[in-house]
Amino acid sequence: MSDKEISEKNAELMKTIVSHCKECGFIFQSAEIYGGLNGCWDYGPLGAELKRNLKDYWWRVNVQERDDILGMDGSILTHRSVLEASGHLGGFSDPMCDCLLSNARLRADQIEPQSGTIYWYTGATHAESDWSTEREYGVLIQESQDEKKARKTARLFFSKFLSDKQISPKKLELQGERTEEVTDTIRFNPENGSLLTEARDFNLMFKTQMGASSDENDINAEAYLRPETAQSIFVQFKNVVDTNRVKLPFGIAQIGKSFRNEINPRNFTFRSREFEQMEVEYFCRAEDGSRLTDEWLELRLKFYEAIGVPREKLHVIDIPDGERAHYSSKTYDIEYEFPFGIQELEGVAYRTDHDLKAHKEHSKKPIDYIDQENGGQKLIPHVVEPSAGCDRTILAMICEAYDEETITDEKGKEAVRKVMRFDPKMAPIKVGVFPLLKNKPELVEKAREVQKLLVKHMNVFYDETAAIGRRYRRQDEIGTPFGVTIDFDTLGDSGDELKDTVTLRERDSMEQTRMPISELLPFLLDKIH
RNA sequence: GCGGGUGUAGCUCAGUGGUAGAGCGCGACCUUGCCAAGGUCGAUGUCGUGAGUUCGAAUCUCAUCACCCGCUCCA
Repeated sequence: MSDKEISEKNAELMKTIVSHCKECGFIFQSAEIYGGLNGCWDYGPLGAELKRNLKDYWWRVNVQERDDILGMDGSILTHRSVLEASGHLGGFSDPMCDCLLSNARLRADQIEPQSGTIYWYTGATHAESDWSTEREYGVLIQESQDEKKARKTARLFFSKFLSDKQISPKKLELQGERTEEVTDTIRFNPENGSLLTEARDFNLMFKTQMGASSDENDINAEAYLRPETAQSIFVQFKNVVDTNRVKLPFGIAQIGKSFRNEINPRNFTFRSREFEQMEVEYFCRAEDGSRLTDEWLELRLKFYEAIGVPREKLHVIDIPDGERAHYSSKTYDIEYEFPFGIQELEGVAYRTDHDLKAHKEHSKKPIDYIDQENGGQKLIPHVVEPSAGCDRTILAMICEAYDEETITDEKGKEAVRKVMRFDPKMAPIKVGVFPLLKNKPELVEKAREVQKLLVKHMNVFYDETAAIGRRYRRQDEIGTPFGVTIDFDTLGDSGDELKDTVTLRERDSMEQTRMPISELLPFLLDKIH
């Protein structure tokens, strides 16, 4: 297959997965009945279970099963000063401008100052079709360049507004030409001399006003939706240390939402302006930072394996000097092979002491760690940050789980079986319980008993409609790993040997085994943990 | 942000100016003794939204929203 065919096939696969997610109730578009909200998605009943399972497992592995990591849950609304200290306010909201001709977006502060002659125009006309447009436009011509270039560029610009695209830009009459000498201007694109739009600040963060009667211009009423969860942890670092008798190295973990306004939503839930992060800030001594970063990378790779994202679909990128965030001296990206490309799931970044230092300086509060092991010396710990995208991981799990299998029955008829091969730990529903027939009250009653036995320990789905085969397939489509069928043997119709046993059907192999009801719970609990 | 494409039932789609359709799915009943069985009946649509042209618009025009693809951006 050519690259193009593979990419088309993957695009088809992605469409199918998106449809399947909607059809089964994993993921819906936000505000769909009002036409949808750009890049926002809601988790439906099954998606909510899946996400909960992922977050619970992450929390269990990274917080509850470790005695060196504590959890917290910070507020989403964030104090202005926190973001000043972290550098999110100010430093990163670079003014940008767009080239009026090519639409290229440039950082205003990175434009090389130029000198030369500006050719200004007030509009253009096309006599034959009685078309005209009026707008101010200019082209910068440097000394070595021909003034013809100014007219050519201007015609090209005005031709963008032609309704009849057949008309050649050369046929346009330029209006109101005048010239102006300038030195060191940054209002023109160095690439093509075209006028740029005014420099505009780009809103990297969602901003809101605190207080019902807030004044829009009152800086103290400003609050921001956090652009990353990490800052909540750094800001509360001292409180956690003071109240928990912790010793280096130790971590603080958090799962929560973050918001980034500048994100251009793409690829289903992969890139959204609102997203959930699962991250640990693991504090340590400076000399251990680099080693711990490597150790965390390995731990995280094991985690993905445990939730059903295989190692061979993951790629680790060691981000080179110059491409890392300014605060980091070592960063690994963990990427997954999505149908739409290899894309990042998680970053494991060694953030040094950058963040705590910044908050210490900005808040002027002593947030140092007191090192009792070294005679009460004060120090600012370094930090290693494994930061995973929760929604991205969900999407990876869904893409990985989705499978279509061609099955040939006894009559030689082919059918496609859709299966979500979730790891049983992650599956939204763990087991389906079915009476073989619904019009036999004894079967229904026994099946309800089995349901009751299991329901306090796991998510059980009871279904008595349609033929048994169809019920199995319905569960396959949503990734339920096990099915339990209550039949006449369960009731003792074939003698005591089979009494109180059920058929246990496994999703991936479709194999069926006979199991006593009394063994069902321990068997399933073992599989789903 | 730019360019291209798409939008009709829960899903996949047909319908290109004249009564809103199919397959699958869904519900009820009958039948059914372990892998999408059969029968009968049934429900489901602001044709993405708004405006315009027209005697008449799902269909043509414009705007807008959303999604997909390619660029751009992603501290």
